[in-house]
Amino acid sequence: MSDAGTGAPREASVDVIQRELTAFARRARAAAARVHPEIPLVSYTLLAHIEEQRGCRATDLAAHYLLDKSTVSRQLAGLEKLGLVERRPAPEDHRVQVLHPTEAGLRVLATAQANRLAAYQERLKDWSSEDLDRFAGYLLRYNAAGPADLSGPR
Amino acid sequence: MSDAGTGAPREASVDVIQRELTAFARRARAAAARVHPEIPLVSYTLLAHIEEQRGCRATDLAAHYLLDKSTVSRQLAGLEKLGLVERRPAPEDHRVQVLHPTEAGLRVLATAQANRLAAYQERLKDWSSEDLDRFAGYLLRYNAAGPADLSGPR
DNA sequence: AGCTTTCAGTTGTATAGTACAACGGTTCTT
DNA sequence: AAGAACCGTTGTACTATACAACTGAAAGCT
Repeated sequence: MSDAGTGAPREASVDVIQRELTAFARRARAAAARVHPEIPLVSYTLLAHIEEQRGCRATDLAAHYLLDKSTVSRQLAGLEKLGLVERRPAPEDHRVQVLHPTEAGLRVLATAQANRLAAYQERLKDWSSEDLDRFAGYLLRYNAAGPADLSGPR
Repeated sequence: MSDAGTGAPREASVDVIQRELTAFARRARAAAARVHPEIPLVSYTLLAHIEEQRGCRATDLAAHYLLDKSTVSRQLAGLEKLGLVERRPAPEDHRVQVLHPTEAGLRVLATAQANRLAAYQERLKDWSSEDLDRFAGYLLRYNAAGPADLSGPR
């Protein structure tokens, strides 16, 4: 069964969590770049979100990922150039563009997702289903607490 | 007690883990930049490692964080310019420089660490000690699997 | 010893990702 | 209709990063 946990006091646990999440974050980019060199690859994340939402606006992406709208704008420009995303003017509001993955975008996304998942499957292959389930639960809970407040006191 | 976990099948858990870790990683940088704007701040991580190791070489840092040595070199140059790190030539081997935090470095580190920890404490304040402990354990286990292999098949 | 290989770190160059500020259109509110 | 609020783009700048070429130092082999 679960072998996670060491009976450490609260502060120590928080410290470990902080440290390990940070370590993960640092490595994530380099790793991501290796998984799918084909797609510029933060873009991948945006594309995934667009697909999930079945169409969304640039502003939504910015809000969701805490990115500046200029950043999103440029990422989208890249995705469009690659033919992975399509912008459709919204008839209702001429300011907005509704974003949709193209066919090619969906394909790329599916492949990348499969690769990613395979990599994670491999990495987690020795974990019990119970541990996986709990770990997933904790991560959800952690992230659900709201995007911004890793930031602490400004 | 723990409310993590949903009884989901393996694949779904892995998918959630993948997704949530990625979400975290994406947000981490922006958040980090807010926590301590004073220190260029990946540098912070390197500084922390130097301190922990009680002196180490640039190459060690590169290996540990999967960074190119040029990257580390520049980061260190920055830290040195800020007076946070000191390079001491190794008497045994004139190629290497042993890195040590300066007094100022230790101070900055302590402050930053305190801020970070406070931010995490706040974010995790509603978690039970047991959940914290287990979450920490899972993260350790995940990261311990080795730095490189999020990358999957090259 | 002398030559070659290997290792540590720096520097040149290029790229992604990002932010902030300024701007041009568009829509909403008085 | 005027002003405020909003959506997206573009100009500019900076951090983090990689790769490749290079210098200097140590180690290994004849």
